Amino acid sequence: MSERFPLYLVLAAKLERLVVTLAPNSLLPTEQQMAKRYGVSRVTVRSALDLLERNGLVTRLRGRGTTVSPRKITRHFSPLHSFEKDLASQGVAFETQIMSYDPVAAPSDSIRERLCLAERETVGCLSLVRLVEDRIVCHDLRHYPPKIARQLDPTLIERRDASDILESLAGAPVADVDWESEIVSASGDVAMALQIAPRTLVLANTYTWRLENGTPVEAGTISYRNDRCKFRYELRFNPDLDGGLADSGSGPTRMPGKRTVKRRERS
Amino acid sequence: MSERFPLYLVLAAKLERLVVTLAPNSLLPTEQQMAKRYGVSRVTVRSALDLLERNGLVTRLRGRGTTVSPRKITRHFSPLHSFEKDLASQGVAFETQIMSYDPVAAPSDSIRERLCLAERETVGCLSLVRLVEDRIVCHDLRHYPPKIARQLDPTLIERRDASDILESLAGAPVADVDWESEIVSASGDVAMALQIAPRTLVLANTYTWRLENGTPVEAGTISYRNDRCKFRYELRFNPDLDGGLADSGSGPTRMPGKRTVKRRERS
DNA sequence: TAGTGGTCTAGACCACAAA
DNA sequence: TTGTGGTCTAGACCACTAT
Repeated sequence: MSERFPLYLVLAAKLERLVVTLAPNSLLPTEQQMAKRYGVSRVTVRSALDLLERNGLVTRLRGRGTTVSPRKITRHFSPLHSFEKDLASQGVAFETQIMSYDPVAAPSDSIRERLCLAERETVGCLSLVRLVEDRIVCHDLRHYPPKIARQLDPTLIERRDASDILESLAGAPVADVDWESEIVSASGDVAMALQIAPRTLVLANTYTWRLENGTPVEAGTISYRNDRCKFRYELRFNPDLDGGLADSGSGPTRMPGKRTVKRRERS
Repeated sequence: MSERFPLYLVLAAKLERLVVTLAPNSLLPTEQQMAKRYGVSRVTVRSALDLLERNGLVTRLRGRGTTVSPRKITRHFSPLHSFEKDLASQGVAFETQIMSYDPVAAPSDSIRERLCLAERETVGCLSLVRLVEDRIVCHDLRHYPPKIARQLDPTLIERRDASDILESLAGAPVADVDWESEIVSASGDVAMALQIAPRTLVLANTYTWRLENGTPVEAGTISYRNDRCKFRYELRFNPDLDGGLADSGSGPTRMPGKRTVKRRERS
């Protein structure tokens, strides 16, 4: 039965059973030792560990070894909270590290549009990472319109809630948030900030904050490591309000009546 | 500059530039040919193609070769629509294939609780996949309380919107949806249904549908392939309503003042 | 300096799709 | 039957961590 499975999957299952019994940050045997112990090549061991690493079960570091990862943190996106308030409400300690701040950066077209800026205007560009138990979990790339950018002291953000600082600078409460979430391939910059390989999939949240009068005061993207974070979107809704699920209309797009099972795409 | 990058990443970038210029379903050179053409081993070619495959750019099939993938479909989760209505509104054709239906299955504890069932009651258990352009994009595992399970004709679901069928069986409109989204490792069953390797990360939506009087009429989990689907959650909200972003309180959890950059976790 | 994981190689066998 | 991608091996060199 289990003979039909590739070695690296069988090994991954064995290693997972081992890993879940160990304390976080425990050091696992070296890849060489595993290869010898399980009677497979080191490449096969690595294939198995790759899977566990992508799933956030183990952390590998060249020169040190492979360790059992701490549990993933959970990021609750609804009701919508800032990162700071979400983790604080769970009692999870975190740290913020500013990577760079450029008060007069040239904005991308997307940022310029979202901040409603003129052709030549610059933005404040803040790059930071959040760490839980000394492990990077997400990267923020935040952009501010010129008026706010000039006043901003980026080091404050390492110690205070970013939205609070923004509100004191803007002199009015943040009244509205546009917000959009997508799983994408990490760009080179984001991958470097998150210390993951380029093209790793991350969860990217793109947002714009506005004051009550509609003035945008911040726009940015927050990228989360899938191997260190879980995500929750909880919605409870009444379909009568927007006609979401109820009423059928003419039904879904009809398909030609192919009822036979298609060719398999994969073994 | 680019000499510092591993070969497989450089190659992945080259292949991506090639792939994006080709029509969907174009056949790429074989791994052997690429290895020869780019002067690397086949293992290195495979490392690069693994990345592109996980990102949904190429599809590989043993015996056939490597082809350029069609574009990802986009699943809009807010405002909340059924799969059928979401894709129909985008003009994207899809097909539904029932994999199995057991009208008297034993429910898991989670399902029994969500459907408010007694200890010994059974459920209707429906397993299906959705295909776009003959490619599986998601898998539904749906559970119905006994009264509805007895009446349900699963083959209808291949041709009609599932929520419409449910409403006609229940005799009342679906009035409320509990809904939760999470990125998880695919279990063996789900991986097999989606034709992906076990432990591949998928987006799993867990939901419960209820009538106006609170009676649950369906509970289940829908798992989406990350390499074939993009996802959108769009929210626009007023923080005054739930105190989400506004008002600071006592601030976030304070961290001990470590200001130095931590040891790198990865090169 | 010793030992780790990260990368890369050449070669092999297999299951599967297509002709 | 041919050729594909999927898996696996043994061996090598390198960059990095820890000592």
